[in-house]
Amino acid sequence: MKIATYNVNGIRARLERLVEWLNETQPDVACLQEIKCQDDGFPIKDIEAAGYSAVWHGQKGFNGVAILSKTPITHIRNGLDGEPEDEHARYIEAEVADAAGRVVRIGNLYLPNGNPQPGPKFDYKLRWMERLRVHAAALLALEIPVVLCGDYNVIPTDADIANPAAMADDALMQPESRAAFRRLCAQGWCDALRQIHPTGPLWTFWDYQAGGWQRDAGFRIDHLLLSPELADRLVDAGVDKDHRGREKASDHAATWVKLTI
DNA sequence: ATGCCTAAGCCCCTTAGA
Repeated sequence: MKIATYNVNGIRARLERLVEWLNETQPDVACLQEIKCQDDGFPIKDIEAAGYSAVWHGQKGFNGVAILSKTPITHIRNGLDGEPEDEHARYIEAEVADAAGRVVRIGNLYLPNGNPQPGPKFDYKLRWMERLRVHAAALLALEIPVVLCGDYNVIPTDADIANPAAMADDALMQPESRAAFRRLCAQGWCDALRQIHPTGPLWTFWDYQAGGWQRDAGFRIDHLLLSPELADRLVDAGVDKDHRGREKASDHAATWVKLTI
């Protein structure tokens, strides 16, 4: 079973590339972030034509998340608890079944960027991470197979960025952001990409600006965390880097895991 | 110290991204 996470940076602007990626890489489940469309603007017809069912949680102009699945999908929830006035569409959760009929819970998140820091946007990021920590603990307590994946907007260590000095003041690699991510992982989640590729460059994002892609000056912010019930089923993980170099590509690359049935 | 690009809405400039 292959599960992928992909910040598409605008699903309407990216539709042709997205369908092409689905056809070429055939994920069983695809978690999308930054769909940047309202619920009634989600291109469900094109997604279904590509062979997927979907649940989505959108908003006008920015943010927005969706989960695509080759098999029927059950919507569980939108959003995280703890801040009712927060209207950002950044979290969606669903259940799918693997080929053996076993249920897998999928949590798909688009964590706030947090720039500039310090400031209210960074405060919001840290509050959101705390809300995520609380929900993630509840998911672990279920003792079921869970993938908690998405655009975390956290560069976990200096090994996860080509040029740490250039981003030293960025919200993505502040000590508070990293500590919150470590605290989450320490609950018992497995960082699947680093489990399979413990060392070396492993980028999932290359900035459009300053020739980031051409210089391979990227970083790793898209993560797939596995609950213990899934961690021992992890057989492979990777990044679909090739698609990042194509015309009209997102600034992120899709990141995926393969799990045994 | 700043802009570098890109997408989308408020649509030819601004906001947001990372």
